[in-house]
Amino acid sequence: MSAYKSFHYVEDLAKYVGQEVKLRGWVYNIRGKGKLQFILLRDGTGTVQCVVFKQNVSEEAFEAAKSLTQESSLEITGTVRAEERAPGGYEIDVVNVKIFQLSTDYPITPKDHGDTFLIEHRHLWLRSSMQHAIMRVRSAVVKAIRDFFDANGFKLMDSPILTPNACEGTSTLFETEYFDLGKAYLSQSGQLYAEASAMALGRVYTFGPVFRAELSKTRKHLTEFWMVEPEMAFFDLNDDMDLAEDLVEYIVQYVLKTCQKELAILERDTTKLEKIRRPFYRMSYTEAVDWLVKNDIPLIRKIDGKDVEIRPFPWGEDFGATQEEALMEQFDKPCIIHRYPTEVKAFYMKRDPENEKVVMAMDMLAPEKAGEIIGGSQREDSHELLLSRIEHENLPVEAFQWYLDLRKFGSVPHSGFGLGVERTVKWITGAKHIRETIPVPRMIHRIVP
RNA sequence: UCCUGAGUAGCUCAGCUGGUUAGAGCAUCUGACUGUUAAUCAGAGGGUCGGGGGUUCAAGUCCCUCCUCAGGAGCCA
Repeated sequence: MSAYKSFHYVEDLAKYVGQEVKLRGWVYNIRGKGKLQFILLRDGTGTVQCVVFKQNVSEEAFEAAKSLTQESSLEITGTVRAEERAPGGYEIDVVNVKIFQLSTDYPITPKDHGDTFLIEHRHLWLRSSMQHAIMRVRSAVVKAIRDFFDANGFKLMDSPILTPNACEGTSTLFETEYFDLGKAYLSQSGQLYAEASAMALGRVYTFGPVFRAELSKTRKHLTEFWMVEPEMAFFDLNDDMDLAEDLVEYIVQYVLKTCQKELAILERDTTKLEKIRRPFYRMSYTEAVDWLVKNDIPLIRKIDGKDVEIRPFPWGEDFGATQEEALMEQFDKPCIIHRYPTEVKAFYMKRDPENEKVVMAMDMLAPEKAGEIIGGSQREDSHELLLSRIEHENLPVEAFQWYLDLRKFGSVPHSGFGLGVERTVKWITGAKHIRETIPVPRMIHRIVP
């Protein structure tokens, strides 16, 4: 038998009641009681309390158990017993303890720690039960995304991470030298390449890390985050919004189905997640502005470092956190806002044929103050209009030549969107900060660990 | 980048209008305990009060400056 099949995992203990198992893991906590030692062992799949009675083990094994410290690595052999007093329902009656390594002065103790201390020890913080639970939900979210697209006729077509130009001229890019070809940039979106892929395979999605050198310092921003971006030939904006709703509903319901234990550890109110069923809410940007005006929500603008409130909210301004939160307070499900003013949106978005002032864009806002999780649009398919938008934004036309080609050789209506994985995980888990939703976060002012 | 706030033991913090030798809980170490759930009890060790400068008889405390960190804004997923 393979060596890795010769030991057992905590998540499988129910199958071994009354039998002897061998567990390998780390000490999550230890409590000594004279001739009795309680070892809380975690192995990545769960935690279980192991009871060491002095009379049941060798002198050597008991001394080993007494010497254990937090996060020491060990192998425990013992019998599985159903035990009401134990958290998790099972307990191990230990017959032997073998130490891999004794840990000394593990910095993250079972008591309170501050944010800065924990993020500095992110490589160890991942072992804590809440972080462990969030990471398992993240894994489930990613699986749900891939299952959804794979089951619905989509092909994975990953986009390059090193790119020669900005996808949207507005955001700031990380820059690097690219041999003797000048500057290259870390991609802030795979979308433009996904459009090329969609013209080849019909329905595609790209899934990977993207990079934004924005100077954003909030609990919703990372400089490196994961985005899934479906792109579909022959989909209009309505198809795009329908697909976005299907995807989000599927992700949330999948997590509810597979992560009950994790959501319980995170003390997440799952009744709120159970409500996430289609149809979601939708309103146009113009309807949203009407609502803001009716409810006296102003535009807040910084003038000379001071916040100035402008009312009524003027049509044409983009929404900020204040407006989005006010709008979302009335909803217990996500809401899609569509048809934004042309001026505030990216050059590649298609103009609404019925109203030149707006583009066929859509953002999905999640409830419970989670904010924007999806941004998407129907893409401009006219070569002429796209070229004029590129020129209007003062973007280098030659860099977009290949992109313009897509509108020369069989241009079709097409749409897509991007879903931020970490924002989605933050919403579903109720994590306080987005840095807790990715194993090792990259943020402005922090590159370590 | 801008605004606001915070740096005191390994960690979380208290320290009043400046005044003896800077405190507590947890963690660590030593000892006791056969049912602990962030165990308890007894004892011990542990400090450049973020750095530099200044005011004062006297500075953790007041002033200046620099550094670091956090929260928020704009922008975005």
